[in-house]
Amino acid sequence: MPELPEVEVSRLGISPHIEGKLITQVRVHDARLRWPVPETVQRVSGQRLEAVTRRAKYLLLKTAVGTLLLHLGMSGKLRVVPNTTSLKKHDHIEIEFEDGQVLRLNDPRRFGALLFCADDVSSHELLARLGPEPLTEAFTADYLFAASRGRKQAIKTFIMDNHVVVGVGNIYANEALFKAGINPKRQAGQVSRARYQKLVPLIKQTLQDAIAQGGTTLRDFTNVDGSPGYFAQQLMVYGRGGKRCMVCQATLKEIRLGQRSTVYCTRCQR
DNA sequence: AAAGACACCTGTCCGC
DNA sequence: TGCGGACAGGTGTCTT
Repeated sequence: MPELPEVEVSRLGISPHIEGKLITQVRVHDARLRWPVPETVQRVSGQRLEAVTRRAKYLLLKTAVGTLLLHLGMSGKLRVVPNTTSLKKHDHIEIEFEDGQVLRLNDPRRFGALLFCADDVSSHELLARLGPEPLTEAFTADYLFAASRGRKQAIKTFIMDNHVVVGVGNIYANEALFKAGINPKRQAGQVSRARYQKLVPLIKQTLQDAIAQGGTTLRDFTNVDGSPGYFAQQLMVYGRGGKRCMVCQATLKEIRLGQRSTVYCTRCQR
């Protein structure tokens, strides 16, 4: 479900309801996520939620005693509801606040995660080696060009590598490469500086547009308030294999790169 | 070190 | 209508 825009939309959706509030209880209904939810998550009970931030696709819920790391995996969804709302299938976690509102994590496929970190969260093993945030000034064409030198992997898998840059998932990698006119199979190390100068702003723009549209709704993604995201209407290639290119009318090609479905226009993308 | 395959799950959709 | 198989937004881990 979530790429960076969907995670950010989720963050923006939940934070006004829970930031600054006292956590009264953490209820673990089903600890079977990507890793078993540890007992240490209980340490935030009685703590004030100081901030809800994001690093890559991890949501960070900060308290004075430590930080919860929350990942949505492929199918995780967050909602804030009154504690009288009945539980649904695959509701794994509830974090209850002083005003009776509850943050619920629902995750059918269980690739999501909830962990607790008592120390500096940025040096947590899951976060320490991540690349820059795509929407910050640290992510530049010069950086990406330099990082790509000598790399033989396809540019699509390269920009989806979290050690290179975080938050570019399968949808937006397909979309950004289409807009930049770059063939996703092209070796990262043989893409010119000029083309990275085109690509990097398009990655940023694609992600920002998707956030502004409330994310991409495919299948079942909805935002925290239950509304869908509208970015799906703007997808140029993702999910459109075999259909016409919206620019040149050629038939879009669908292949697999790194076991991920990859759609591109053989005429527009070289 | 880098690149690729695999694993972890459930739900949905498609073809027969 | 049922059944098998393929596929789905991610990413840590293992194997080449």
